[in-house]
Amino acid sequence: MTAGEFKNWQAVQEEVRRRIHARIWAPGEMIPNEQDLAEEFGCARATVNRALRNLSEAGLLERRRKAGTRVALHPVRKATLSIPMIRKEIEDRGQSYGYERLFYRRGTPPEALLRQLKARENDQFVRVKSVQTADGVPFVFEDRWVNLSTVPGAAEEGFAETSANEWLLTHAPYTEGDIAFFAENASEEVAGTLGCDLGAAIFVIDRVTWDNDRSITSVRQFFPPGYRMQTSV
Amino acid sequence: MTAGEFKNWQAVQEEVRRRIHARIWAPGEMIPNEQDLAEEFGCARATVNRALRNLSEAGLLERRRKAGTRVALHPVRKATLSIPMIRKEIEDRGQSYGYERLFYRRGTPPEALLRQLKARENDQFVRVKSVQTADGVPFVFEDRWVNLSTVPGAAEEGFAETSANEWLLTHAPYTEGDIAFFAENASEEVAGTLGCDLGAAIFVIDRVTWDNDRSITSVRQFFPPGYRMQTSV
DNA sequence: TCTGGTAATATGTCTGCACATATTATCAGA
DNA sequence: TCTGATAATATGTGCAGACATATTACCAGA
Repeated sequence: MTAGEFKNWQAVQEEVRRRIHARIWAPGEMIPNEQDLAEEFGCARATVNRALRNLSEAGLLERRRKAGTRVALHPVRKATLSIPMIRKEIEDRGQSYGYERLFYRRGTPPEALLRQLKARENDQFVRVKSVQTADGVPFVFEDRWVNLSTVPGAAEEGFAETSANEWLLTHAPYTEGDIAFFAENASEEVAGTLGCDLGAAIFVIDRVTWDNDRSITSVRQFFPPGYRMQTSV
Repeated sequence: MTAGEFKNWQAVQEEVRRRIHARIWAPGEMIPNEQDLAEEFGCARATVNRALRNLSEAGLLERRRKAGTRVALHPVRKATLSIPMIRKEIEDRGQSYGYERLFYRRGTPPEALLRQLKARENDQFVRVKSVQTADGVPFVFEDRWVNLSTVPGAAEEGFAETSANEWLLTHAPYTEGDIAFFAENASEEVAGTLGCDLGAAIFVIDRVTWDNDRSITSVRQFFPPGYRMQTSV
């Protein structure tokens, strides 16, 4: 079982994974160094490095220079969830997509939001509320503030026909973003727009994006009862 | 601006990122091949490869053999959210951690869950309900099924003193997992355990893990109103 | 015009080597 | 015994070259 030849990094990775899983290398334990592993596997050290680096990124190993590589004690599994473009998500399901702008007005966000956005003195904002539908059924209601000072083109766009998310994605690339998920009882506005009962449990996503230190947009999205956000690790 | 020397892959990555951001390479557009970029940047092709591969993993680029590399049209940003060990999360905040087992009994999960778990004929299960607290305040209520056939040690463990999540993490490594987030109105049991109003919007996480094709556990975690799960991209 | 084989090409990855860098262990000197 | 300089060491990364592999473009033959 030691004689096996592991010529590519995927094979090495699988073998290491197998050993961790089979408790040959237990959690918290050091594993041999790259040089030794390379010799055992009959490949170059760079190949072992590639495999171990990948496993380290996946959270299965912990590596430190000089200290060596050890099996993660608490494998912090990272679930990657993609923030989809709603239209694409709906159309991929073979449903018809609809968009309606419900509200559009310039104004100033509340104090707390301004602070969260790290907004500047003369930043101009516009508030857009909209609903996107799948086969005519409300899929998401969103309440958004767009920073016109960062994205001047947004003023002419108006988001009457196209969702702000879609327009911004291709016109205002962001460098950083914060996301939060939580649950909230449906307000009258939310219940009315989504067509659900007042007080129903609503899945909410808050998202703020920046272009370096300039805020682009802040959006709160409300999903109808029953909506599940899924992913796998 | 072309003369700059980019000697390491991070520098190359930043430069590519800058060009994408500055629309020098627009979304959907092809970028030069690795060889040309290597020459322009004055480094080896492997270095450019490392940078582009990383950006591709981050979702900013799309690469295909022979076809080349293009700027992603819909940058599917991937937020990585770590599934924390509750105790660690609470203790990191400097709060005192508490655990209480509320229910423990062998039994058979409902039909739907059995199917989701891909359970086998003679699989034995135990159901564990528990609450974990921070400074005495309920932090999460969980309702869990553990497959004793996959994790025999769980029968002796009993989870009377230690949370199942913590014990399983170090005793039953999993290879795959499904996760779902959603909102639900608090049932009587949930409201009673978490000390919130009946019908309050509760943030819920469903998680199922497998060791290859053998299911390990299925858990539903209920968080008190106001709980926010945060991440950034 | 259609079809299948072939050449061209860009990315994917391995090798062997070298040096960089972070971190630990060690040891001399106060 | 404590402290700071130094050596040792494991990972991090760069380079040049080579071959592998997927995919596209192209062209000959039916």
